[in-house]
Amino acid sequence: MGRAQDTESASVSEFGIEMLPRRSALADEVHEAVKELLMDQRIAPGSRMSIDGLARELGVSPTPVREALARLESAELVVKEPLRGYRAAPLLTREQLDDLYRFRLLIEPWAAARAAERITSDGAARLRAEVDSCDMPDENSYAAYKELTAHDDRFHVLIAELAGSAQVRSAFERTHCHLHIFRLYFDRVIGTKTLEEHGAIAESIASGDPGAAELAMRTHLEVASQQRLRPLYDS
Amino acid sequence: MGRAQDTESASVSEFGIEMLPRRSALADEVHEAVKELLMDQRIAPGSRMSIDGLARELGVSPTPVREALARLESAELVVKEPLRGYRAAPLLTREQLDDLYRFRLLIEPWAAARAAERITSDGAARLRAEVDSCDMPDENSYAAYKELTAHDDRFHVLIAELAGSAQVRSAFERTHCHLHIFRLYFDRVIGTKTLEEHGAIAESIASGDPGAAELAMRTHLEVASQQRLRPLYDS
DNA sequence: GAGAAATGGATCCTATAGGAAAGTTCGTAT
DNA sequence: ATACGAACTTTCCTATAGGATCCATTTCTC
Repeated sequence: MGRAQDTESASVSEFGIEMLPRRSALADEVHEAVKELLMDQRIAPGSRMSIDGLARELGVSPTPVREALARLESAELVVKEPLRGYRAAPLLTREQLDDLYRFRLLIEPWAAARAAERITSDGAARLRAEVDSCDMPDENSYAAYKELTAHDDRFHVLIAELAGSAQVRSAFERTHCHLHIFRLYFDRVIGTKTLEEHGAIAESIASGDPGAAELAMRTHLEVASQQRLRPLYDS
Repeated sequence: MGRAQDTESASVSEFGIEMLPRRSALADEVHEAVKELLMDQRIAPGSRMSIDGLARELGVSPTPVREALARLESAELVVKEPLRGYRAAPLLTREQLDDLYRFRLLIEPWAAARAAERITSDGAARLRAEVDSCDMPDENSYAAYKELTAHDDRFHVLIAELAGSAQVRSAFERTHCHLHIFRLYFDRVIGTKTLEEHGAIAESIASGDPGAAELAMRTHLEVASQQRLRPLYDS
C-alpha cells in the first residue's frame, strides 16, 4: 500500500514537460473538436448532427462521438431527440439572452466583491497578467475576435475563482455564455471599451474595494448587455 | 447550406402533453438507475465503478453505461480518471457544503422575490398543491425520509421555475444539492419545521410580497445550513 | 389530380470482439 | 528479509456487426 521507497523514479518527471502520451485523449478531443465546430458555426444552429457522419469526418469510431455528444447534451449545447438523433442547439432568443445577463448580474458582481475581499498579492498579479495578456489587436480578423472572446472568458472565470466559490465558478462556466454570444454575433463586439472596463474591474479588485468591484462589474455587464449586444439583435 | 425550408415543428406543441411514449429508454434508464445507486450509497462515495461490472449488474451492454457515466461526469457526480476508470464522487467536505449553501443563499432568495412579483393564480395553486402534497408522515422510515427529500427538491425547483429564469432554475438543478445532502445525512433531517417553513415561503410568494418571500427563503436556508446540517457534521 | 399506404434508404441503438495500458502478484537475487 | 523485475489479470478503449425505427419516395386507388 504505502509506497515510500525511494527508487529515484527520475525517468518519469525528468523534464517538466507533460509526458502524458495519449491518456484517453480521444473522447475528450472529440468533445473539444465538436464544441469548436459548434462555436464556429461550422455546424449550423438547429441542424442535425449524425453520429456516424461526425465519426467519419473526424476519422474515429462512433463510440467516442456518442460519448462526447452525451456530455454536450448535458451541457445543453446539443439537444437529443431520442430515436431521431442529435441537433445543434438553436441560437439564444432575445428572452434567453436577457435571462442569461440577468443571471450574470446576479452572480458576477457578487463574485467581484468577494474577490476584492479575499484578494492576495498573487491573485492581483494573476488578474493584472490576464488583463495585460490581451493587447488590443488592430487587425479585425476573425482569429483576433476569437482570441478576445477567449480572453474575456478567462478573465471572468478568474474572478469567479478568486471569489473562492467553486459553486459560483461552476455555475458561470456552465452557462457557456461566451460560446452562445460568439455564435450569436459573428462580427466584432468586444473592443477597446471592454478592455478598459476589464482594467477598471481588475484594479478595483486588486485594491481590495468590494463596493467598487461590485459596481464596476455590474456596470460592465449592463453596458455589454444593453448597449453592445441588444442593439445588434434588431439589426 | 441554406436551410431555408423549415416547415416542421408546427404540430409538435399542439398539445402540451409530452407524447413521447418510450423513446430510447435504455441510456436514460441506466442514467437514472446509476444516480439512484449513488444517492442510496449502494455505491460508496469514492469507490470505483467498473463499466463492465455495472453493465453486467444492470443486464445491459457497456455502451449505454458508458454514455450514462459520461453524463454523470458532466454533472460532477462521478469523476473520471482517464485510463483508470470512473469513481463515485466523494462526499462533500464541510467547506463544500458551506459553499453550496452560500450559493443557494445567492440565488434562491432572489428567485423567491421574483416569483412573488410574477405570481399568478395558477402559480399559487401549484405552490400550495406542492406544499399540501407532503403531509408529515409519522413513520420515520427510510422511504419516508426519501420522499420528503424529493418533495423538498420539487418545492425549490418550482420556485425557481416561477421566478421565470431558466438560468437560475438550471443552476439550481445542477447543484444536485438534495442528492449531496441525502448522501451526507442518511438519518432524518427534514422534519416538521421544514414543512412549516415551506408553508410560510409559499404564502409569502402567493400573496405577492417579494420582500417577505426573499426573507422567508433566506431564513429557511440559513436555518437549514447552520442549525440542521452543520451540527451533524461534527458528530 | 390528390391522398393514403407500402417500400427503400438512412440512421440510430445495442451487443460483441479484439487490442492496449495499468495494477497486481509472484518469483528470484541480493 | 527486502527489493527489484517479469508475467498475469483486470479493466478500459476502439472498432465492427446486426436488429429496430423513422423519414422519404414511390405507387396505387378513389
